[in-house]
Amino acid sequence: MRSKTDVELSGRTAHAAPQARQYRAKRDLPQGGLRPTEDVEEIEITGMSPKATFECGQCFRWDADESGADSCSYSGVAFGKTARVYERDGKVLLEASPGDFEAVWRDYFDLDEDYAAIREKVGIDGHMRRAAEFGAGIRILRQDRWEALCSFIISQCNNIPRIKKIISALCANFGEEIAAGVYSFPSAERLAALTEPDLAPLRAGYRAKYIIGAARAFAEGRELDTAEKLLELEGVGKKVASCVALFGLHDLDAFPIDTWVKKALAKRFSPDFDPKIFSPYAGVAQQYMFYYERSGVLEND
DNA sequence: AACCAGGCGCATA
DNA sequence: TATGCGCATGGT
Repeated sequence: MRSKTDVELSGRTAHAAPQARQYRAKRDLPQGGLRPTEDVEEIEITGMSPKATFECGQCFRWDADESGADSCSYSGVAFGKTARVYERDGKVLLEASPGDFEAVWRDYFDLDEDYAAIREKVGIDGHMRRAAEFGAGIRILRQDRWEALCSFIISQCNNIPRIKKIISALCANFGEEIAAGVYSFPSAERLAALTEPDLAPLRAGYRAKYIIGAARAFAEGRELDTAEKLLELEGVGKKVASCVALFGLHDLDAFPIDTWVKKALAKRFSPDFDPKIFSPYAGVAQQYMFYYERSGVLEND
């Protein structure tokens, strides 16, 4: 079975194998900035599309950079670190502080998983093969458990631009400034010390109560390492719990059913279709379905 | 200007 | 088990 330990900054479960050499350090940029922390290293990563990975709805803290209309460059924050991922000369490059790759990003981007093999397994019919092909560059990010829980509580009955806006305000108000104008995701402990009115500036509506409640449960050390346990939190139902399982616990078999996936299931599969057919990668299949359905390339209705 | 968004909790049948 | 409603807010 899967490890229940948190993914945090260190030990990955060692299915590390052959394709572990998907990356290589390239260079350091010239220093001369004001701070030594402006040194960065560039690392090539393969089998990953920034657009697909950051826009398939699994995360809310990566944004396309302005520069050059379609430069396909994203900047984001995770585990208190910043990075930029972009394409150049047909390669995907990760730009981050030296040391952060091994400490954070290698694990975060799930670089040891063989997604080509997973796509093969979930391509059970024409539609799924097309969906998997369309989302081929998606990697399921190993996100922080608390961040995933809090983020998907906010996501309920909300649209993605506003979800990002609320989370951004949450970080700016209660996170730590880790770089100029860049904030970490606030810890559960920090939010646990707040009360509902403190969250008013976020404009999170009825979700504020759920955020505080979840923060307190998490900070108190309640066991929240399965979807079943997460379900006991107020404001966490099946959908949010399975999103947290998939993105925060890296349970690749969790299958969140939202409006888009519900639509896909109704329109493109037989009434008695059981997503368990995708096991143990139902969650990855779900992401392909979601990203494909939401993309707009499926004209028909 | 309605309609609805990666829902949930609760009431009712 | 299944459906319906209110909930806060604002994007499209």
